[in-house]
Amino acid sequence: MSKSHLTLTPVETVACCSPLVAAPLSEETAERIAPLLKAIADPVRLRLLSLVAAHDGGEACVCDLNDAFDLSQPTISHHLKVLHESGLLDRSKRGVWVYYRVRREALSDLGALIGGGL
Amino acid sequence: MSKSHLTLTPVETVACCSPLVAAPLSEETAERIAPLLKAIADPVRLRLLSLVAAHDGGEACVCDLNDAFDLSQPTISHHLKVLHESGLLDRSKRGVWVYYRVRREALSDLGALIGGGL
DNA sequence: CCTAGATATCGACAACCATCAATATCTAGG
DNA sequence: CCTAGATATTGATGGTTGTCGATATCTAGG
Repeated sequence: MSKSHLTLTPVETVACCSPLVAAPLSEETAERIAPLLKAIADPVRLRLLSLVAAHDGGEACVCDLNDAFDLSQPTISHHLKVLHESGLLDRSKRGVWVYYRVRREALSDLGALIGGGL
Repeated sequence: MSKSHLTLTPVETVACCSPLVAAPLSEETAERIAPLLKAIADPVRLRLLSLVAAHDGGEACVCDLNDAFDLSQPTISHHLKVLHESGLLDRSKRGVWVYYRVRREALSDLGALIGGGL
């Protein structure tokens, strides 16, 4: 399933973990989860995530997203790249336009890891 | 209840928000939530949180926590301060020792914000 | 009081990061 | 092909952050 059998991606790690408060996290696990949290620990990327998720059909074109911010196009492109490479956004190109879509399972797994076992 | 009636702390913001994917986040809301996520977006702080939560009685002494890491005492103290000031850890001093306790409600609200509305 | 031990603060430094302007790379239409 | 528009990449810059050593502050016991 996964590319490697020896190392888990951040998203894979999150999917298989018990909640943060249930048992002490190993150093390796913590180091694999942190990048995922870093990815969403930015106001612009938070808004990008919620904009994409709330958009019609669950996906949004970069051109729409650019207009929603008072930031340069390269900056938005950079943030989208971070979210995509962390596994939180899927990317699909159609013609000249690029559409992003939230990987809801990854997000909900991450939420469960943080808030689970309340 | 809260110190100010005009501004919400990050923790208060999280407690009253609909999930990330449900509706577009306002700029102000995003900027209040991001610091909370930054606070947990670090491997050491993630392990601190889970160590404290999993400890007997739900609280842990700094002296125990120091021993769990290969880091200097000031560094651990710094991370604990970040977690405490962000509202994720409660702090209580008893004699010479300082005990930290996870604010579970804050954590579960944060988890719901991220993963809610799956 | 004085000392020893626990925790916090300070100052410095290197690594990282958000942002921009400039530029490159695509793709569809003409 | 050539052009126009959409998105990505690059390089530079200022600001933030994780870490440490040194030091300060507290507190209990002697």
